[in-house]
Amino acid sequence: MNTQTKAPNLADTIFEDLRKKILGDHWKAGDRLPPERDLAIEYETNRNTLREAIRKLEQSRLVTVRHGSGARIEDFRKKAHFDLLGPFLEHASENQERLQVLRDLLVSRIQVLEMVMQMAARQAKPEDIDRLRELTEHQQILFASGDQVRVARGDLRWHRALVEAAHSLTIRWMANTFLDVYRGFILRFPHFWILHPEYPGFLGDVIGALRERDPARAVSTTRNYYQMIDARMIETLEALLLDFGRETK
Amino acid sequence: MNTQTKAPNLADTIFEDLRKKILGDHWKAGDRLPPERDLAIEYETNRNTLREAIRKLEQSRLVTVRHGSGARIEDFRKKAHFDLLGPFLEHASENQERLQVLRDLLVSRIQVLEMVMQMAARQAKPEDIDRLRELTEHQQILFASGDQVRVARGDLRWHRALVEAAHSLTIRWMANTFLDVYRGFILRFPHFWILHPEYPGFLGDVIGALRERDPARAVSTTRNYYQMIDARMIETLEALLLDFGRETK
DNA sequence: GGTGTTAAATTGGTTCAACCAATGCGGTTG
DNA sequence: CAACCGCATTGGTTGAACCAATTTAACACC
Repeated sequence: MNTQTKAPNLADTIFEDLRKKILGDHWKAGDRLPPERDLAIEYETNRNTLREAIRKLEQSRLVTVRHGSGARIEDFRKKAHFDLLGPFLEHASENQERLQVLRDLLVSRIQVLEMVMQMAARQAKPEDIDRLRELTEHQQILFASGDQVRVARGDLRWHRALVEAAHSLTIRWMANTFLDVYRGFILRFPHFWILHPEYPGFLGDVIGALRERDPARAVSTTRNYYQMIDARMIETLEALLLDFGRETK
Repeated sequence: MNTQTKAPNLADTIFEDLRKKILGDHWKAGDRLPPERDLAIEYETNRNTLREAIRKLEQSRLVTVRHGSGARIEDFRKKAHFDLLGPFLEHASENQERLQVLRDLLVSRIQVLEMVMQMAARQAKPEDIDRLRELTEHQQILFASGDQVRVARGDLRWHRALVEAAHSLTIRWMANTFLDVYRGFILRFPHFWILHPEYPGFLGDVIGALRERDPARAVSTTRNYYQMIDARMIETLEALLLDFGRETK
């Protein structure tokens, strides 16, 4: 297994640090970023390297650069795109807001999952079903062993396979954003993943619905299961985040 | 009206040109991008400026850069995120694929719209409703005048207001991607916008459902209207794109 | 002939220094 | 007070040099 984690270069490091500051409300929307020359000194580098970082910020719609005037912080709460979700959840300064975003995210996740399920039920080829069944059996065995971390990682693979089965570029691109957030979450907090007793049965039901090309059943099964999971997830997160907030204040 | 279209700099221009080539399958996934030094010569500029463009490509997940080895084209059909939708629709080399993506996109649009509607019905404040009613009246008047272009632009504003009314950061970020594509489309082909006789009535019904905080009705009204619109849209696009494809081959 | 080693070439990463060009500020002038 | 002008600030572009990771090719060895 070759997990090639690319060594980050200076520009990337600076980009991530600036992004962290912006998402953490270190600056207000409309504030000016310090001049390139000053930032270069602050990060102990040169203007060219620093500018590469700024270009990335610009591409993420976190700043708007104007010749002669400078770079201004954008109101990412209004202007940003979905890709910022992961970084925002990581760097948000207020747990209250983080929790609200997580609530919304879980609702959206169900919607997107339903979309994927529906498409997969219509488009999946036999080999997609086989692949999913193989992963499902693997998950069921892992589940029985109780190894939460490995089940969580397997669940990620299962979802990737499901997205593939939908055979839709649009859906894959939409799902990629979710899967990235999901992946970051699982790699960071694998023990958060909820080992619900109905998980193995749920996977089996879904596979059944997909094999019979029954979109309605695939969708309703998914909705029911995830509404249950999400309720519990929110409960856990609420306790954790609000406690954490209280401690640090 | 201050529409400040920022003068694009060299790095942006190069970025867009390279992105166009990648999305247009000028290179295959896995191919190597020419070396920075060569590209700099090709674009008649220097390495530093060119590297800014490459950073943006990297941020869009279109290439992966490795020290000593070079930049490789990623398989954007698998790896990209939703934001690439607009650029891809613009630069895709195959109309068949473009049409398929548009079909999927319209399905997704309905799903996301339903999500927004549901949230707006639950979260909208009186001033949001007022704003929407004001825009609705404006649209109904414009519609009566038959000015397709202005109705299309107004529809964009209406949707923005709707997204605001949902008061959800997650939803806004998700919608922003769609609105960007929608905006690009409307600004480019305003005459494509479908002046359906039921449009004014639809807007009125939605406002009614929102005022009564009736998510179910808001959602079903939306679904019905857009399924109708989308069917016609696909019909038009099919004729246009396939004809166009035939002509150019 | 195949194989492991090593040196050279290739290619991205970083730095420096200078100058161009748009913007903004403040003072001057009418 | 308003319009104008010039200077200071700030991003945009350029060219050259050197560092560092990777790849390639040559070579020695078995």
